[in-house]
Amino acid sequence: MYSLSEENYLKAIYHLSNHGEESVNTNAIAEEMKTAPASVSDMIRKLSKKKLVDYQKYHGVNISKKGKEVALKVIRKHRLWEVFLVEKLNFKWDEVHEIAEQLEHIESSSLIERLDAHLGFPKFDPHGDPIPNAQGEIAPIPTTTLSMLKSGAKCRVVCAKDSSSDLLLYLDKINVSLGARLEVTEVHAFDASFSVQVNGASPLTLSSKVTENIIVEEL
Amino acid sequence: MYSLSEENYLKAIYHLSNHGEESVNTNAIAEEMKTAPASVSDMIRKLSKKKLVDYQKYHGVNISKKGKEVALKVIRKHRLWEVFLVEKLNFKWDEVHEIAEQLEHIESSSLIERLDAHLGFPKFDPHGDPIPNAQGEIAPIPTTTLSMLKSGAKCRVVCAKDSSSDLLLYLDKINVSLGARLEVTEVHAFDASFSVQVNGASPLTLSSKVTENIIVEEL
DNA sequence: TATTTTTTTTAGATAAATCTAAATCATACC
DNA sequence: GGTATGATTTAGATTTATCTAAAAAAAATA
Repeated sequence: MYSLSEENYLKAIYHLSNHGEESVNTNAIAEEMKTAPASVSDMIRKLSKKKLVDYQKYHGVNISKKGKEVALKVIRKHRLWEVFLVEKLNFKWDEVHEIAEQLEHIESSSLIERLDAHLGFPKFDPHGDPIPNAQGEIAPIPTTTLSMLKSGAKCRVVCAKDSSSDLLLYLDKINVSLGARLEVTEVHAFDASFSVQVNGASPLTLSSKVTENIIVEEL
Repeated sequence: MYSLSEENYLKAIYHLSNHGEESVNTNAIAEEMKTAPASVSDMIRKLSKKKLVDYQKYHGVNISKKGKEVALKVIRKHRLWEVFLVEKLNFKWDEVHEIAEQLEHIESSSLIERLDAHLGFPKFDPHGDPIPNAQGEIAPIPTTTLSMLKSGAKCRVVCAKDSSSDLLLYLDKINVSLGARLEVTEVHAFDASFSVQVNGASPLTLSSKVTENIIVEEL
């Protein structure tokens, strides 16, 4: 239906526009896509002709309803494949992105719906990002950070704020995986650091920089 | 490494050349690829420059060792993905070809080796065709047909001769699946038809046309 | 063997996606 | 409000994979 390039541009525009809320400029797209701005102009004219974006020369692009649907379908496929790679093929979360970039362009709706079922209809990918459903509806990303919780609170780790790989790497190192259940055992007033316990293991201390960047779901 | 088009041409040439044994002419490739003969000439010149085929103008192409390796890698991926689609996602064997045509071009050796392991290192795809190993070695296709067996013999159904979909459809209809264990209960001399029993179920009668086109492995 | 037919290749175009360099537009600053 | 700066677009090429039509070579036939 749409070319690989068109899908990638729409995905980039969707992300850069903050889920379609804001308009995006040419240079930002060029940087994201690692292409020349001239190439972006060409492609945008093409996407505009196909009603996938709203566009007026020299005034940035807005992704259209139709364009958003295409982008969300691609994102759905990307994230479901990432779950597959991690859950079924035992890849680590930091090894799957490039492969998913290829798999996200495979066209077959029955494939993706069966894959979804095979994986048990997951709601989040291995990086904690929400997976759009078949209708392209995406769960609102929770906004509670660990730092907002009080001593004694229990929660589940959802994802890193701003999908920061650095934080995920650090969490890996200290054996806190996405989905892990935490209990806040103590909040230290003088530096806002937290003592937490993971599934009853020995307690960990987390700095405020860490707790402010972990998105959690309170339980 | 190689473009989608290059991989598809190599696959076509490999198949048409009877696994690289014979040389192939332009028109045959054009028909297989559903392109104009002129396009084939262009591509062959390109493949020749890359040493993937041996080629002399007006005298057909022979796939090279290097070309055969590329083709077998693609075929390995195609067949492993077919196994995945049937075994894990519950597709039927006649629904998977088009999807596998896309998946076979995903580039990641770790992906395909992990997929292989996940599937339990299958030796045959859902159509009964052998799966090349990671080194590109392919098991010789058995040549024993059901018609060669004697009354009382036991065997396992491997595939259809000439990968004829019609026969597979017929086998589906009468509930004989690939891998099924058969026992020849009687051979009728006057028309060479066979009475066979599948896993102890009620006996079936198969015409000589059928028995001559089912490849089996005698047990 | 000469001619006809078929196969294959070349020549010249086209479409998609990209590039560089040049031109144009918007805006930010004085 | 004019000009400099930066962003954006256009113009003109390039690469890949395709096409049609015409030319050339090989094969088949008379």
